[in-house]
Amino acid sequence: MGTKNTELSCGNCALSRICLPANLSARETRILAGAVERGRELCTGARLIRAGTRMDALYVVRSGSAKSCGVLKDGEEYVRAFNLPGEVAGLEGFANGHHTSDLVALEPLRYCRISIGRLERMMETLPGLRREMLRLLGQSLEDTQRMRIEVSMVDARGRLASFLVDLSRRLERRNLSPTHFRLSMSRRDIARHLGLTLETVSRALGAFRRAGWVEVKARHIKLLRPDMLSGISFQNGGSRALL
Amino acid sequence: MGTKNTELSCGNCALSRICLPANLSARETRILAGAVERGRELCTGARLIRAGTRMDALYVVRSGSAKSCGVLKDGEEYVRAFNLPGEVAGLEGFANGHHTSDLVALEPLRYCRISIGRLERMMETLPGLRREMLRLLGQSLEDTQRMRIEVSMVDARGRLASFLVDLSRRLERRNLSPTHFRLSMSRRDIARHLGLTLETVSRALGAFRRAGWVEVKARHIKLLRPDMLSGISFQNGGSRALL
DNA sequence: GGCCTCGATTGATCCGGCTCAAATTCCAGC
DNA sequence: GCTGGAATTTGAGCCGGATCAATCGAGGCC
Repeated sequence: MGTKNTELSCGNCALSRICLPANLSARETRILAGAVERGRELCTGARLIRAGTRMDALYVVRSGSAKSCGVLKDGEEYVRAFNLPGEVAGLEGFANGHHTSDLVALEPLRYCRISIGRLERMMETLPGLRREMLRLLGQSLEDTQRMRIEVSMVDARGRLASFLVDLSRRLERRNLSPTHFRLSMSRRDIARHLGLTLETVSRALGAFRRAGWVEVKARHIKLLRPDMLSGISFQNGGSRALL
Repeated sequence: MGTKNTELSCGNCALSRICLPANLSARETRILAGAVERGRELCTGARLIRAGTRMDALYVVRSGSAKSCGVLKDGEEYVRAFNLPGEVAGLEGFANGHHTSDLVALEPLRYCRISIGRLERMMETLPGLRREMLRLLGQSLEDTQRMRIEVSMVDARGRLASFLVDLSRRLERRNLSPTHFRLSMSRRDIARHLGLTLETVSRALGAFRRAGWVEVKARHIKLLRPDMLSGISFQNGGSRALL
């Protein structure tokens, strides 16, 4: 075997356990992989998706991270989600075939692209892919609904704790340290995502630091007491958590 | 033609322009109709879906209305959505095959039921149905994401205005009066849905009344200045609206 | 290394919506 | 129509997070 086939394909991609092919058979993964185009590396701040444009493809983060965001009429920015490697972005475009948010690289970003046309054609013959697309959309819907409840019922610290715990878990699934990581997004982005101001995020983080639950050095975070954070978070232990 | 075929089927249902078959061909609608079971009438407070149970069907409201809701660990209730005739409930169950919220009748309710197994089998051969399911999930996701932004960026009045304007539009699509209607949900339900307290909802409604924008008599609402409500709402005119 | 700019922290004050409490209205059942 | 209980409205006071403002720190560039 020469050097020819060391190219990344879904089958031998390190993310395959996390990414779209996670629940597909080897055969379906192979077929899907044939429709996946790998994009060149984008630099920080680049826009991979632009709100208002036709949704002609699904994008998956391959390395780096991104935020799905936009701007209100009055100029205020909002952040719908952060995307880590293996996460699919832009699903809400299925609503009417147009994107409603930008997708912006938070650090140098590599990505995969799957044309919607080819995806729909593959769904005709691949039942596993059909099921996976429904699962993916259902999961996004569930996550967003849960988040909506959280924003309206949980206080600033609880929301920041949830955010850190959720991020920690997602990093862990990617074989990165769940307790020692670097935030690729600014305090401002975190605030916009959680429905807070950056000052409040900073203060909450300060409170966690003073409590000895985290170590904070700029964007470098060390979780010293993830159990305590879980305890006040929504997704997990806290008294306001979903049953 | 005897009385035999006056039975409701999707093809001759008054809701067909709004409901799942809205974008299906006549042929696909006919096939889908064959898989639709019509449930008997449920009375107010009945639970059509129970959180934690297996998702074995999709439910569509045929008449009446429902709320999708649940209870947090500490006993607080939350309300994810209200469902009007023609609206599909329980889509988030696609995430892992289990429901995560209850669906409770707000008034006497009739509904249709479509088994997930049959739906998946039909999706194999009906491309329009495949596309429609993706559209439906995408739309739910978009709506929920928008709502999440709204809860975190818009004040109480703005949120209540959005709620009224949205309800008004949904009623209008059903050929009901967009300006004169009865709320099937309590102030408490509205509050839980908008992330407010019932007192705040009541006060905001009072403010609209004093401003001459609405007439309120218990649950009967008359919108006198829907334009003004739109003006401060999120979905539409307000300065904080999405572009 | 040193400067410069942007991001983050910290402080002081203010306000919208929550909480607790009471009065009022609505509606179901006689 | 009357009545009891629940839903709604209204009021008073408080508090968490927003706002405004100043300082501090970090990373990029020369």
